Amino acid sequence: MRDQINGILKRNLLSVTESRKKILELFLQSSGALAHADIEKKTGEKFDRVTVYRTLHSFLNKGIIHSIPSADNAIRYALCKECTEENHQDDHIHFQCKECGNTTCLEDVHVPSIVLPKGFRSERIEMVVSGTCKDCRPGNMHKKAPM
Amino acid sequence: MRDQINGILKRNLLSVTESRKKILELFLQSSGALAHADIEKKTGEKFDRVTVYRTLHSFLNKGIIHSIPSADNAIRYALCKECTEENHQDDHIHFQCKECGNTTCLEDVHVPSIVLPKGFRSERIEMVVSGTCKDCRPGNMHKKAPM
DNA sequence: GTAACTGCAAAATATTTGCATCCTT
DNA sequence: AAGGATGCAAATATTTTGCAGTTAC
Repeated sequence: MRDQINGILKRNLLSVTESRKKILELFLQSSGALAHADIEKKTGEKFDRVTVYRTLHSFLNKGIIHSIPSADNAIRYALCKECTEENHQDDHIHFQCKECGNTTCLEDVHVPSIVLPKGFRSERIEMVVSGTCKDCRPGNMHKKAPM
Repeated sequence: MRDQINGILKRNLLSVTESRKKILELFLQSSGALAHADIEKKTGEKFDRVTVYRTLHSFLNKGIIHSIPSADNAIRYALCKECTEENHQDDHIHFQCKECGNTTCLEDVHVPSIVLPKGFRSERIEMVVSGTCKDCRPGNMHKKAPM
């Protein structure tokens, strides 16, 4: 894990600092996407709020994480598996559970191709499905709190 | 138009006030979705900022408009064609143009059905495509500014 | 007339910027 | 040593809340 974190940072020409290591670790450990507020909580407010903003921005610029749009004014971020600075390849679906609040990347479900009206050119597609996730399905005994 | 606006408000048990009429008129005239800031600009700041927030909230509650998620922290709203208070039927794709900034509902392009992993139950799907719209396509001479 | 809506003030929250200091390389 | 990153203070922006006055019905 330590090596993986250092690797990601160095590969992206970011200096290896406490806040970056810790926040990147959070993303690696987390099963789902994280909003700014989540990160503040999970670091125990160890870092200045501004540092968290700046860290997220630089991760976003480098393509280490991607943002997941939402209609609730709480943008969430998740690790990019195959993104680079030039090319965001987030061709997967995001799932937002209304029960536990978790947002996860469904890496295996690919965004279907669609036919746009004449004249439109598509560059990027975001698909966010909301509903109930497998851990919150009624009758599921493995229910667990959001991480 | 006047009749249509009154009709929508009365049907939804909202009293017919200046701000509601004006903001609803904006949506009816607008080719695309509107963010809070757009509405303030287009009304010439005629109404208090708080009134705009409250008007948007009540329209949203009544199902008169729906929100369009985005990754840029600027939630946009668009008229619902077939939504009711209980059932938001926004089964269409939203298109966000990177050139003119307009966000439009592609009413004719329906969200394709997808197969989720076992255990997931889908309630609502949001699909936002970004790229270049037909009016901003290179070589298109009918280019026009965002409304 | 009454309930609902608006505008103003202010609080609460979220985000950005400048700068001096500290840390990584 | 030099450049970049951090923390603090403060500016700016966004959203919510309370309340008194106004408007719709």
